[in-house]
Amino acid sequence: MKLQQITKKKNVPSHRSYDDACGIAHALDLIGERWALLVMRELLLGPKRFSDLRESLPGISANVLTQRLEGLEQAGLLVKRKLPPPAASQVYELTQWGYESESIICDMGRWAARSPSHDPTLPVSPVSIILSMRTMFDATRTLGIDARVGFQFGYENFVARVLEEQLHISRAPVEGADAIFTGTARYLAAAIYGGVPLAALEKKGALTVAGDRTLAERYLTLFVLPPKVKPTG
Amino acid sequence: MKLQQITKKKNVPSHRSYDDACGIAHALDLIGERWALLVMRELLLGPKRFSDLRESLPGISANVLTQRLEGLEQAGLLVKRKLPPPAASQVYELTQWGYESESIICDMGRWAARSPSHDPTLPVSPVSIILSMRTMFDATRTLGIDARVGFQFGYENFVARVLEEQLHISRAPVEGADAIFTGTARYLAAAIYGGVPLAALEKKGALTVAGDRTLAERYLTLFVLPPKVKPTG
DNA sequence: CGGCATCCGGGAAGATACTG
DNA sequence: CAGTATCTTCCCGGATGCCG
Repeated sequence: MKLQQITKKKNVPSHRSYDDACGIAHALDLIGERWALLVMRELLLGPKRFSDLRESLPGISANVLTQRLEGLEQAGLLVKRKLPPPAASQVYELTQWGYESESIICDMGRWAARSPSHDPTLPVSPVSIILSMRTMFDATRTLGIDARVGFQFGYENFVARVLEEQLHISRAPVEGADAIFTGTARYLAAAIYGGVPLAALEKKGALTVAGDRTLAERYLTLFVLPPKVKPTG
Repeated sequence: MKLQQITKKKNVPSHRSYDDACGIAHALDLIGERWALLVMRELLLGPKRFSDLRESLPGISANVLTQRLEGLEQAGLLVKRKLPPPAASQVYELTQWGYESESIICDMGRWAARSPSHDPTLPVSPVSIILSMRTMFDATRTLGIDARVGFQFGYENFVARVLEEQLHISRAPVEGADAIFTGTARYLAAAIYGGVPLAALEKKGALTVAGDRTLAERYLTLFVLPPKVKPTG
């Protein structure tokens, strides 16, 4: 049997809609499909390439990632951009409106972290742990700190600025930071939220600290998870 | 209680997980499946029965609703409760933690309402329009109002209390309210957000107003949608 | 190598019918 | 009213391959 000659060249995802005027339902039409919100998460701290996204989202397959990027672009949440030569590679970048979803997405994370079934020992992406710092930061613990702390997760580098009871953290080269963590996001999470002593992680070679070690230890205490809910609600 | 023997008879949801320690990913493990968040939405203003939920969520099928209710109960977000006799019917009610998702869910709705592809003329459930009032309420427009406004959507009744630049709205009998709207949520939405004149809706028999008509007209102006994003982000 | 399209198996969602 | 059983459809996930 001959294929339908309709071949739109682009597959029409049919976008199963809720057909509901409620803004919440529309939000799900935009970002409710599997993986969509995690793609957004990975872009919240700046543009990424296709393969960077794949690496940060273990379990997503290439075709699904393609579909999500198409959907999010069509929704107006991100744009496909070509970097100027050299390195004329393609990146995906959130629009202004896309970036404005950050507070909602992070609030969701904070809310879900109270779940009894939440397992903080699973792997995390670099972006996840950095966003968690913005989310779980406790300003009351910063008394007197004025410092820059760097993070090196492979090619993904970030710098946190702690000053006047505020935290600003974003992508930046770590050179010149007062303390620098190097390793994987997962082990840094173990140090911050898992209560694993820094010395133990260093001994394992999982995480290394350069610069002001006392500052590094202190920095780890600035973040606290919200209290768990009782299993019986 | 040999739980293990149930393995073949009961459906195993398998709960396709993201296996990611990030709170955002865990949130999606909890409420990321299709329809789950809309079930939560429908329960945000109080318990509902199975068939009430079906009626409020046109398009959901009975088996999917059953699965979502099971999943949300297992997650600790709602409990299945039997009303005391008489009317010993079964209802689903959010837990404390479940109710605490309201602000996040509503923020999502406000964020998504800015979408260029949002169509406010689609049908809405009574709960949706009431939640939208909480979300889109503009306190600066209430000068001098001290009133109770009732809403009758079939068997779902609500009362809004406007006082001192605040809005409190919840399920309650409409008796004694200064103005009472009766009709469908969809037409009330057309009056509030669609700019359709109240008189036109009354003429069609889509919406009726009892009591203080001037107050009713004024009330409709208290809610404003956020500005749309430009299609090119 | 990055960015897709295509084919396929398994499983979730959708629709309908049926039961206590 | 409150679901269960069954069948179909379609999405997701994995593999392969094309093409610049």
